[in-house]
Amino acid sequence: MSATSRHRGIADDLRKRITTGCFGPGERLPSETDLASHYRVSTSTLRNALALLQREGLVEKIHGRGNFVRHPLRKIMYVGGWGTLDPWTAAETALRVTVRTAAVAARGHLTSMLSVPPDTPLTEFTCVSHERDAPHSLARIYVPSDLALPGLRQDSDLAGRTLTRFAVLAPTPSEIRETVSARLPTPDEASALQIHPGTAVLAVTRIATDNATRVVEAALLVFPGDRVDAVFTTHHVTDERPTQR
Amino acid sequence: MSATSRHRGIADDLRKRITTGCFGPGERLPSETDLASHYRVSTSTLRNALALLQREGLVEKIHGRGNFVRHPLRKIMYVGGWGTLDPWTAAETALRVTVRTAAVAARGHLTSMLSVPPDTPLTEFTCVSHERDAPHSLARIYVPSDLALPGLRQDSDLAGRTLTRFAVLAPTPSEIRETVSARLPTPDEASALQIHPGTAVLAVTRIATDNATRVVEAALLVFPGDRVDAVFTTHHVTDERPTQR
DNA sequence: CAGTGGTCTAGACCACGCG
DNA sequence: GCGTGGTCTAGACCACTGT
Repeated sequence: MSATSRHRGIADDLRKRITTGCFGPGERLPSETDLASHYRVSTSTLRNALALLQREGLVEKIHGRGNFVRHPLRKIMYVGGWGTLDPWTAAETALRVTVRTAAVAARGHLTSMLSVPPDTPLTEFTCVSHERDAPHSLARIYVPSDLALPGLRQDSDLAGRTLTRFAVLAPTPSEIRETVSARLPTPDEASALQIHPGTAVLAVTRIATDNATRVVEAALLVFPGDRVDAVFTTHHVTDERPTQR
Repeated sequence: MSATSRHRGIADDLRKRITTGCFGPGERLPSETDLASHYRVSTSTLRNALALLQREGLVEKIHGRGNFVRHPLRKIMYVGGWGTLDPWTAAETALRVTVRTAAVAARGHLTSMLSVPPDTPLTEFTCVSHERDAPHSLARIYVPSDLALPGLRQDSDLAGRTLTRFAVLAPTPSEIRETVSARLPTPDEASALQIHPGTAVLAVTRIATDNATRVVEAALLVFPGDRVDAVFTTHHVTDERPTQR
């Protein structure tokens, strides 16, 4: 009766039971030993089945507590380019962004990203934004220190539209270049975003340059893939030709 | 001597041995039983270790043949917006894009994506692009049939810049809206892209509209996350304000 | 066919969360 | 302390790939 392997069949059954409301969102599933004996399989086989549902985002395992049906997730939008504030984001509430500021010296990747000589003084902003306890973004932003706004000082809390727009610079950039990639989180990112390794993250590297092609900001953004999409809107203005590096 | 758990320590050791060139790219690792006895662990523990390296993209398992060190991957760029042809892409060679054309009727998601009434005749383009046997994109593109170019007929092969640009329409759109998300592949996608489930994919939904806000193309693109990045370049033209839906 | 990875078992012991 | 998931073992058998 199983599809191809035992654990897949069990996963299919559990998935049906979850999606048909037999187990509601937030509810705890029976313990793995109970489920294993119910399906007449060993615990490892049952754990393989649960691993599938976990990767699908249907189930969340919490060590010492149990397996829980995940709440249906509302997707949040990261708006690319100049991030024109959309009503959706504006209406968003219950957001908290914690920012930590530090002075660092350009090293390694940072020098090439910012096109600055090594040891150039930079200001680093480390941001984690939460929405109701669940983190939904992790950002490290680097700005040449002479361009950093003095407004944002030490650790502080922000709210509102800053969640997806982290432009913290004085001169408006003329070009924004965003590189988006999908990958699995590093252990650090997984714990910071409170996601399990094995769930994909959306990584955005944003580099903003001013009119004189000076890099005024480099941002490394990481979002949990199951909660955040990135949106880019491009208009065809007459025959404007964006230059490629 | 292990970091936190046995299999992590083994993964660390193998990772070091791979990155230091002890095992070269494309080379086969010792069999799992051999490695298990070498590290004095059970096979399942060793398989857990290999699973870590697999998720990192360092190792590829092939059933019946062995575990192989993956070749370092050159990243390919998906260029957002109007995809200004960059020298990098132009110089790219050895590409093959297979296209399959079909006539379908708008249903479900398609009707809302294309903003057309149900059962509107659509032309579906299914594209798989390869680079030296390795697929690197999977695309399903939907165009209202009255807009589809008659140039592309039945199954055909293309090459060149079509790889990341699938614009197959007559009227030039005035707005392109691209939604990017990171997730794990569906079983279908995993087999089509020849990637293992558990490796992230970059999914791009691209909707192009003409001046009259008519949707002229909806594209569902899927890329293996370890091979493809998406790039979006935005310019600040005076005070152009892209509208958000 | 021999050798490989894939699945599964029936346990054992450890680490975590909570009362 | 108790129940939970996390890790691990020492096997067995199945499925795939090559010769």
